[in-house]
Amino acid sequence: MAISSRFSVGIHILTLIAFNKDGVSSSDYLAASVNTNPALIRKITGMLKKAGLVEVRPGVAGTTLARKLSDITLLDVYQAVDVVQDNELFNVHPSPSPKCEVGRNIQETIVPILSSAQLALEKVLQHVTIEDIVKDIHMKEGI
Amino acid sequence: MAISSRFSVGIHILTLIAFNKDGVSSSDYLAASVNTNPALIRKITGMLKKAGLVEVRPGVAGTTLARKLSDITLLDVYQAVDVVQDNELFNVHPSPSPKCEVGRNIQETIVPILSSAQLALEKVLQHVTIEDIVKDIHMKEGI
DNA sequence: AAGTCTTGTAACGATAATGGTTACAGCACT
DNA sequence: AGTGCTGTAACCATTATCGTTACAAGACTT
Repeated sequence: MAISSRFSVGIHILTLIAFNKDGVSSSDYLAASVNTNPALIRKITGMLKKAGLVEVRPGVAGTTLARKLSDITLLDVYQAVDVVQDNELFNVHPSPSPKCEVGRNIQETIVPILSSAQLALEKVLQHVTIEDIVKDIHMKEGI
Repeated sequence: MAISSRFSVGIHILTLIAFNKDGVSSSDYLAASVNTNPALIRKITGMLKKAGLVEVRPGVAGTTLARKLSDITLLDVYQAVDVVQDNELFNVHPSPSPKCEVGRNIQETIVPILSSAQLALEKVLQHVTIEDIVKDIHMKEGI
């Protein structure tokens, strides 16, 4: 199955907060741009907060960035929104037969390969920051 | 969510067929090593067949490899078992607001980044063949 | 030709995650 | 006190997975 859109929503939220740095980024405001429900936005900002990417406080309107734009990578967001639990992107079929040469070795053999594939993906995400996203949109808008 | 275990089962099946090249790899036989149901194995061998990786025929016991071990990459298996539909690993939140600078550009901005991350993952899978898996298990078994 | 074994598939259920929604408690500010 | 916001719990519809049963259809043996 595909990786949850929470990830893309998280990126959207952070980018929008950066654009709206002179305004108040309430969950209503963010939800309007993402085109979803404010409660869903609050769930995700809650995750971003737990990961130390943003600051939000109960009762106080608006979410703000907790770090510089250039210090938030897409990998940070990816991990913050729990898009892959236990950090295991690949689901390996459990308990193969120990009586079989292949069965008793297959997991140990493929897990490192799958991990390195996952790592390759994460490395790409690690090298893109929210600042890059913001700059790209600036360019597209001709700002 | 995690990537379906169909992928790891597919690898297991192909590896086991290679090991069992003097025997008959029926769905019962394969299911015993994978530790699952024969019907599930037949579903997956059906997918592998459609992708041209194996040969199976109704009524005839056993699945055989359609290519050399060194000509089957993990990417072939990954794509064969439809683990990611539409080839879109990342699910991007649909229909952001076109009224917002961020909303109307975010998709166009992040989709290429997510694609390149996906591509990095696939590249790793492309460089490992079933032959590599077989050799590794031979080594582990001291053969 | 009958019988047996196998594959191919349809159908169903249990489980889990997602995305959306409602509702409301609790906090902060006016 | 009143208003507005966040944090969260609860619930639902939808979807995919994995497992399982059941059976039709093909292939081979005797």
